Amino acid sequence: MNKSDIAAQLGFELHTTARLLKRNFDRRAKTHGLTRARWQVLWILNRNEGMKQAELAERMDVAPITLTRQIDLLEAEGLVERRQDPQDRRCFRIYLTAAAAPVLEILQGLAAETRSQALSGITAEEQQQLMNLLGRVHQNLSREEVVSD
Amino acid sequence: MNKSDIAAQLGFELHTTARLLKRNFDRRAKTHGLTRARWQVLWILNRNEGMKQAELAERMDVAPITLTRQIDLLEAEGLVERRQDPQDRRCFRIYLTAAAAPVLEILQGLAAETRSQALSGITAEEQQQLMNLLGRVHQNLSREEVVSD
DNA sequence: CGAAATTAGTAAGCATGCTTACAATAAGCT
DNA sequence: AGCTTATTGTAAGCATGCTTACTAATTTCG
Repeated sequence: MNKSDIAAQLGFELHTTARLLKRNFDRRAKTHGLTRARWQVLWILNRNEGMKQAELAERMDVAPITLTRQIDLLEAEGLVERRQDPQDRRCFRIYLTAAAAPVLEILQGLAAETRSQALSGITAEEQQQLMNLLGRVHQNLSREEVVSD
Repeated sequence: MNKSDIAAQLGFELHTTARLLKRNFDRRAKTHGLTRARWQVLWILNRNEGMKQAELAERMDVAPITLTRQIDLLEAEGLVERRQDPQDRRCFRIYLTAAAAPVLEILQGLAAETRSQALSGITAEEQQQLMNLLGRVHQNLSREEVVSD
């Protein structure tokens, strides 16, 4: 396998692994009516309450509309609430409700299970390495424009 | 940030990075009417013509129905064809058509662009490391059953 | 001040993954 | 042979991401 084949494989490997991780977690969380994507929203809000939707979307590197729907669903489930920003009537600030706390507890437990399966045999140092490498790829791809070269 | 937070971050980072890679490639490929997922099918077939759908799905670690739809689309675009297996009337074997070759050319070019952006500043050795770590996580998650501990 | 540009959130429609359920065929067992 | 089980492909319906286009509110600037 030549050098550019390895790199191409890398792309597919990244995808497959991400998908399997999501699937694993979602299977566990299904009975609780939650999914990985919604969990991420709760997780971020948990340490940054009162973020604007736009900020949250930026933080997650998702399109605003993608987040809109997650918030809709989480709000319908009574886990978060939108509050009008008094300074800027265009935007909402998102807060966790009291009902979110126990759910966060449960999700953290499920996440720990998935994690322990996924990272079995991978040392803390290697995890750091992986995090570092993914972070650099993420950075490289975060530039909005498509760079043709 | 404690140890389990790092691991949780790792999960999100994996997802975000995979998503950004897909988005980057898809933006480039859009004008050609193809996407990363379909490209993967062509890529695998290119070196394993005549696979059964079930084998292909297994290889990609996707649900059979997911692949069915990709094959439907690729067949509609005239890039692959289903041929009845003479030994087993239940299954098809998938072959690339002549039209697929130039498309593969183009896609490989686009993939090279995405790759060079994504892997900028990452050495060949680090790429190997990343591949290795992802492969191990992938392995850990490939077991079908949800392991609760 | 008032027109133009920007920003926040949403809607519609497509792509790709999943789960669950089903029909047709093959294989295995008594 | 005949019944049971497994395998192959498909269908329906949901979840999450994207792009493009829109409305409402704010900011910028002549």
